[in-house]
Amino acid sequence: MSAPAANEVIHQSVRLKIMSALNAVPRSEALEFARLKAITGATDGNLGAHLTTLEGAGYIKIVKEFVGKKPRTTVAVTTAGRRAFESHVAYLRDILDAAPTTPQT
Amino acid sequence: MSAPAANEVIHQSVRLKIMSALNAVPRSEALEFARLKAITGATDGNLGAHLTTLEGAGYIKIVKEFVGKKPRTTVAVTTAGRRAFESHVAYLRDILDAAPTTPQT
DNA sequence: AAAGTATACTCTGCGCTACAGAGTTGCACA
DNA sequence: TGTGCAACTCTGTAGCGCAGAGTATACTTT
Repeated sequence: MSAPAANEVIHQSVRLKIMSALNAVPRSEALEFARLKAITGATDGNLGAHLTTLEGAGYIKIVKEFVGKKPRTTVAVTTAGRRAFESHVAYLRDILDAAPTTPQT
Repeated sequence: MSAPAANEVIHQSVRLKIMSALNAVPRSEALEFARLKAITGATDGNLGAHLTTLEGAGYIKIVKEFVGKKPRTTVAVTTAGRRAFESHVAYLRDILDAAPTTPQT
Protein backbone atom coordinates (compact mmCIF):
# COMPACT_ATOMS: atom_id res chain seq x y z
CA MET A 1 0.00 0.00 0.00
CA SER A 2 1.67 3.10 -1.20
CA ALA A 3 1.10 6.13 0.93
CA PRO A 4 -1.14 8.62 -0.83
CA ALA A 5 0.51 11.90 -1.61
CA ALA A 6 -0.59 15.33 -0.51
CA ASN A 7 -2.25 17.55 -3.07
CA GLU A 8 -1.16 21.10 -2.35
CA VAL A 9 -3.75 22.56 -4.69
CA ILE A 10 -6.50 21.01 -2.66
CA HIS A 11 -4.80 21.27 0.71
CA GLN A 12 -4.98 25.06 0.81
CA SER A 13 -7.69 25.85 3.32
CA VAL A 14 -10.05 27.93 1.18
CA ARG A 15 -9.84 25.48 -1.69
CA LEU A 16 -10.28 22.56 0.68
CA LYS A 17 -13.55 24.07 1.81
CA ILE A 18 -14.63 24.60 -1.77
CA MET A 19 -13.83 21.05 -2.81
CA SER A 20 -15.45 19.65 0.29
CA ALA A 21 -18.63 21.60 -0.32
CA LEU A 22 -18.73 20.62 -3.97
CA ASN A 23 -18.02 17.00 -3.25
CA ALA A 24 -20.86 16.92 -0.75
CA VAL A 25 -23.53 17.80 -3.27
CA PRO A 26 -25.08 15.09 -5.39
CA ARG A 27 -23.41 14.26 -8.66
CA SER A 28 -24.13 16.69 -11.46
CA GLU A 29 -25.35 19.35 -9.06
CA ALA A 30 -23.58 22.62 -8.56
CA LEU A 31 -23.13 25.39 -6.03
CA GLU A 32 -23.60 29.08 -6.56
CA PHE A 33 -20.79 31.60 -6.25
CA ALA A 34 -22.54 33.38 -3.41
CA ARG A 35 -22.95 30.12 -1.52
CA LEU A 36 -19.26 29.37 -1.81
CA LYS A 37 -18.46 32.87 -0.69
CA ALA A 38 -20.47 32.29 2.47
CA ILE A 39 -18.87 28.90 3.03
CA THR A 40 -15.32 30.07 2.60
CA GLY A 41 -15.61 33.57 3.99
CA ALA A 42 -13.43 34.82 1.16
CA THR A 43 -13.88 38.07 -0.70
CA ASP A 44 -15.19 38.13 -4.27
CA GLY A 45 -11.79 38.56 -5.81
CA ASN A 46 -10.09 36.02 -3.66
CA LEU A 47 -12.76 33.40 -4.24
CA GLY A 48 -12.63 34.04 -7.95
CA ALA A 49 -8.89 33.50 -7.94
CA HIS A 50 -9.19 30.23 -6.07
CA LEU A 51 -11.88 29.04 -8.45
CA THR A 52 -9.61 29.90 -11.35
CA THR A 53 -6.86 27.84 -9.75
CA LEU A 54 -9.17 24.86 -9.30
CA GLU A 55 -10.51 25.21 -12.81
CA GLY A 56 -6.96 25.39 -14.16
CA ALA A 57 -6.23 22.11 -12.41
CA GLY A 58 -9.28 20.62 -14.06
CA TYR A 59 -11.02 19.98 -10.76
CA ILE A 60 -14.09 22.13 -11.26
CA LYS A 61 -16.29 23.39 -14.02
CA ILE A 62 -17.55 26.96 -13.92
CA VAL A 63 -20.83 27.81 -15.58
CA LYS A 64 -22.05 31.36 -16.03
CA GLU A 65 -25.69 31.95 -16.81
CA PHE A 66 -28.36 34.53 -16.42
CA VAL A 67 -31.37 33.50 -14.45
CA GLY A 68 -34.14 36.00 -14.89
CA LYS A 69 -32.71 39.30 -13.93
CA LYS A 70 -29.51 38.28 -12.22
CA PRO A 71 -26.25 36.77 -13.33
CA ARG A 72 -25.45 33.51 -11.64
CA THR A 73 -22.19 31.64 -11.56
CA THR A 74 -22.39 28.02 -10.59
CA VAL A 75 -19.55 25.68 -9.86
CA ALA A 76 -19.50 21.93 -10.16
CA VAL A 77 -16.82 19.40 -9.45
CA THR A 78 -15.45 17.36 -12.33
CA THR A 79 -14.66 13.68 -12.34
CA ALA A 80 -10.98 14.48 -12.06
CA GLY A 81 -11.82 16.79 -9.20
CA ARG A 82 -13.63 14.10 -7.30
CA ARG A 83 -10.77 11.72 -7.84
CA ALA A 84 -8.21 14.24 -6.66
CA PHE A 85 -10.28 15.16 -3.65
CA GLU A 86 -10.81 11.55 -2.68
CA SER A 87 -7.13 10.91 -3.05
CA HIS A 88 -6.32 13.80 -0.78
CA VAL A 89 -8.93 12.65 1.70
CA ALA A 90 -7.19 9.28 1.75
CA TYR A 91 -3.92 11.04 2.42
CA LEU A 92 -5.45 12.99 5.29
CA ARG A 93 -7.08 9.90 6.72
CA ASP A 94 -3.68 8.25 6.75
CA ILE A 95 -2.44 11.07 8.91
CA LEU A 96 -5.49 11.39 11.07
CA ASP A 97 -5.83 7.73 11.76
CA ALA A 98 -2.32 7.31 13.07
CA ALA A 99 -3.10 5.84 16.44
CA PRO A 100 -0.85 6.00 19.50
CA THR A 101 -0.93 2.23 19.79
CA THR A 102 -0.04 1.52 16.21
CA PRO A 103 3.71 1.18 15.69
CA GLN A 104 2.97 -0.28 12.28
CA THR A 105 4.78 1.62 9.56
CA MET B 1 -21.15 26.97 16.88
CA SER B 2 -20.31 23.33 16.68
CA ALA B 3 -18.05 23.51 13.67
CA PRO B 4 -14.41 23.37 14.76
CA ALA B 5 -12.12 25.97 13.30
CA ALA B 6 -9.08 25.42 11.16
CA ASN B 7 -5.67 25.79 12.75
CA GLU B 8 -3.36 27.27 10.16
CA VAL B 9 -0.27 26.56 12.22
CA ILE B 10 -1.04 22.87 12.15
CA HIS B 11 -2.61 22.80 8.71
CA GLN B 12 0.64 23.56 6.89
CA SER B 13 1.68 20.29 5.32
CA VAL B 14 5.12 19.81 6.85
CA ARG B 15 3.86 20.72 10.31
CA LEU B 16 0.83 18.51 9.86
CA LYS B 17 3.15 15.59 9.27
CA ILE B 18 5.19 16.50 12.32
CA MET B 19 2.18 16.77 14.58
CA SER B 20 0.72 13.58 13.21
CA ALA B 21 3.92 11.67 13.81
CA LEU B 22 4.28 13.06 17.31
CA ASN B 23 0.68 12.37 18.14
CA ALA B 24 1.13 8.79 17.03
CA VAL B 25 3.81 7.98 19.58
CA PRO B 26 2.82 6.94 23.10
CA ARG B 27 2.38 9.68 25.66
CA SER B 28 5.61 11.09 27.05
CA GLU B 29 7.66 9.60 24.28
CA ALA B 30 9.50 11.66 21.75
CA LEU B 31 10.87 11.54 18.22
CA GLU B 32 14.37 12.33 17.07
CA PHE B 33 15.18 15.16 14.73
CA ALA B 34 16.53 12.80 12.11
CA ARG B 35 13.36 10.72 12.23
CA LEU B 36 11.24 13.79 11.63
CA LYS B 37 13.50 14.79 8.80
CA ALA B 38 12.86 11.47 7.13
CA ILE B 39 9.14 11.70 7.74
CA THR B 40 8.72 15.19 6.41
CA GLY B 41 11.37 15.16 3.73
CA ALA B 42 12.39 18.65 4.74
CA THR B 43 15.92 19.97 4.87
CA ASP B 44 17.68 20.57 8.19
CA GLY B 45 17.06 24.27 8.14
CA ASN B 46 13.50 24.07 7.04
CA LEU B 47 12.62 21.44 9.61
CA GLY B 48 14.29 23.46 12.34
CA ALA B 49 12.23 26.49 11.38
CA HIS B 50 8.98 24.53 11.47
CA LEU B 51 9.89 23.08 14.85
CA THR B 52 10.55 26.59 16.11
CA THR B 53 7.12 27.64 14.87
CA LEU B 54 5.45 24.74 16.64
CA GLU B 55 7.42 25.36 19.80
CA GLY B 56 6.48 29.03 19.70
CA ALA B 57 2.83 27.99 19.55
CA GLY B 58 3.39 25.82 22.60
CA TYR B 59 2.57 22.63 20.73
CA ILE B 60 5.86 20.82 21.11
CA LYS B 61 8.77 20.60 23.50
CA ILE B 62 12.28 20.41 22.14
CA VAL B 63 14.93 18.65 24.20
CA LYS B 64 18.59 18.74 23.33
CA GLU B 65 20.87 16.23 24.93
CA PHE B 66 24.12 14.46 24.37
CA VAL B 67 23.92 10.74 24.26
CA GLY B 68 27.38 9.36 24.49
CA LYS B 69 29.30 11.02 21.75
CA LYS B 70 26.52 12.42 19.65
CA PRO B 71 24.12 15.29 20.06
CA ARG B 72 20.51 14.30 19.89
CA THR B 73 17.49 16.54 19.56
CA THR B 74 14.21 15.00 20.51
CA VAL B 75 10.78 16.45 20.06
CA ALA B 76 7.67 15.68 22.05
CA VAL B 77 4.15 16.96 21.79
CA THR B 78 2.74 18.97 24.68
CA THR B 79 -0.71 18.70 26.17
CA ALA B 80 -1.70 21.88 24.38
CA GLY B 81 -0.27 20.40 21.21
CA ARG B 82 -2.36 17.27 21.49
CA ARG B 83 -5.44 19.33 22.13
CA ALA B 84 -4.76 21.57 19.15
CA PHE B 85 -4.05 18.62 16.92
CA GLU B 86 -7.18 16.81 17.98
CA SER B 87 -9.18 19.95 17.42
CA HIS B 88 -7.79 20.30 13.94
CA VAL B 89 -8.43 16.65 13.27
CA ALA B 90 -12.04 17.25 14.26
CA TYR B 91 -12.16 20.12 11.82
CA LEU B 92 -10.77 17.97 9.04
CA ARG B 93 -13.13 15.13 9.86
CA ASP B 94 -15.99 17.56 9.50
CA ILE B 95 -14.78 18.20 5.99
CA LEU B 96 -13.90 14.62 5.20
CA ASP B 97 -17.17 13.25 6.46
CA ALA B 98 -19.00 15.38 3.97
CA ALA B 99 -17.05 13.48 1.39
CA PRO B 100 -18.28 9.95 0.85
CA THR B 101 -15.31 8.09 -0.52
CA THR B 102 -15.80 5.52 -3.20
CA PRO B 103 -16.62 2.25 -1.50
CA GLN B 104 -13.86 -0.25 -2.07
CA THR B 105 -16.17 -3.25 -2.09
C1' DA C 1 -32.04 56.26 -23.74
C1' DA C 2 -29.14 57.16 -19.74
C1' DA C 3 -28.09 56.15 -15.34
C1' DG C 4 -28.16 52.91 -11.71
C1' DT C 5 -27.88 48.17 -9.54
C1' DA C 6 -26.32 43.52 -8.70
C1' DT C 7 -23.14 39.87 -9.72
C1' DA C 8 -18.85 38.34 -10.51
C1' DC C 9 -14.38 38.88 -12.60
C1' DT C 10 -9.60 40.92 -13.31
C1' DC C 11 -5.75 43.47 -11.82
C1' DT C 12 -2.48 45.42 -8.69
C1' DG C 13 0.32 45.76 -4.80
C1' DC C 14 1.53 44.21 -0.24
C1' DG C 15 3.02 41.13 3.16
C1' DC C 16 3.91 36.75 4.70
C1' DT C 17 5.90 32.22 4.50
C1' DA C 18 8.16 28.23 2.91
C1' DC C 19 12.28 26.81 1.15
C1' DA C 20 17.19 25.70 -0.12
C1' DG C 21 21.64 26.39 0.84
C1' DA C 22 25.47 28.34 3.18
C1' DG C 23 27.62 29.17 7.24
C1' DT C 24 28.04 28.21 12.46
C1' DT C 25 28.31 25.78 16.85
C1' DG C 26 29.41 22.07 20.04
C1' DC C 27 31.30 17.81 20.85
C1' DA C 28 34.19 13.68 20.00
C1' DC C 29 37.93 11.17 18.09
C1' DA C 30 41.96 10.39 15.11
C1' DT D 1 44.78 20.25 15.42
C1' DG D 2 41.55 19.34 12.25
C1' DT D 3 38.06 16.36 10.64
C1' DG D 4 33.39 14.71 11.02
C1' DC D 5 28.75 14.60 12.70
C1' DA D 6 24.33 16.61 14.30
C1' DA D 7 21.56 20.33 14.39
C1' DC D 8 20.79 25.12 14.33
C1' DT D 9 20.76 29.99 12.48
C1' DC D 10 20.84 33.19 8.84
C1' DT D 11 19.99 35.05 4.34
C1' DG D 12 17.91 35.67 0.03
C1' DT D 13 14.37 34.30 -3.14
C1' DA D 14 10.24 32.91 -5.05
C1' DG D 15 5.57 32.15 -4.71
C1' DC D 16 1.06 32.65 -2.69
C1' DG D 17 -2.87 34.49 -0.38
C1' DC D 18 -5.27 38.44 0.38
C1' DA D 19 -7.92 42.93 0.25
C1' DG D 20 -9.47 46.39 -2.38
C1' DA D 21 -10.09 48.94 -6.53
C1' DG D 22 -11.63 48.95 -10.93
C1' DT D 23 -14.35 46.67 -14.89
C1' DA D 24 -17.83 44.00 -17.71
C1' DT D 25 -22.47 42.22 -18.32
C1' DA D 26 -27.33 42.21 -18.15
C1' DC D 27 -31.22 43.91 -16.20
C1' DT D 28 -34.14 47.92 -13.82
C1' DT D 29 -35.59 52.34 -13.18
C1' DT D 30 -36.55 56.92 -14.44
